[in-house]
Amino acid sequence: MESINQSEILKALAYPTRIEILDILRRGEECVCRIFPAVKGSQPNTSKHLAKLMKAGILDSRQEGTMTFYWVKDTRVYEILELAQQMVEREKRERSGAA
Amino acid sequence: MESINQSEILKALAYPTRIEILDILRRGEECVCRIFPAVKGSQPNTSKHLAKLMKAGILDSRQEGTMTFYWVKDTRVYEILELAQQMVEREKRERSGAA
DNA sequence: CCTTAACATAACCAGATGGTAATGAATGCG
DNA sequence: CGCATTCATTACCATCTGGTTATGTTAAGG
Repeated sequence: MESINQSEILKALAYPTRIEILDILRRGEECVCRIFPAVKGSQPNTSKHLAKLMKAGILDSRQEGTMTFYWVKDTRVYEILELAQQMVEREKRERSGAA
Repeated sequence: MESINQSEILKALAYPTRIEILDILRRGEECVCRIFPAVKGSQPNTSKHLAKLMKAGILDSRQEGTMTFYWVKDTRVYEILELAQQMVEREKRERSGAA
């Protein structure tokens, strides 16, 4: 019954592999058997990352036979990632330009 | 010269005390001597959080006498926090409602 | 049934993170 | 100058995090 807060969600997003996972899930649901090769990680490690994204309420999942399919429950995560990317690019411009 | 990336920015945001700091800075710059009592933290600890936000390119600072003033360099952080908050509220509704 | 496939979980470890207490450095003031 | 103020930094410690390897667990197939 422990509910989620702002920082839990951001913590879940704040890791390169998990951002990669979310990029893979942009087009829709995917099974673990296709996710972990795509992120070049081990199966157990990828499962742990998926579990973290689940606990943060970012993903949902369903079973189909022996496979588990995951998908993004709230597409606002992509807006967050987009804003973070814009901030990175702003930083880049700032470093090369003035200041 | 190490440039910042998406996950570094999100990591910097993903902690309650630092979110509090950003809330305090919504109205504009503030000195450390006013920030650390406001977040009910120690001075050294608050300085470390401020340093982390600086390294992520989220804050900027200036000296004035013995005081250091910090402010938010890129207001997109507030959009990110707002989206995260919306996700929290969505989760809450989902838990009390269906599912 | 027994095996295989797909996935989750546990056990373990190295490194990162956040806290405190102590110290250093810069500025302002009597 | 001597001292206080403001802040950053260091040293140290407990906890969290992410990785691997090993081990369940569940469903399908022969």
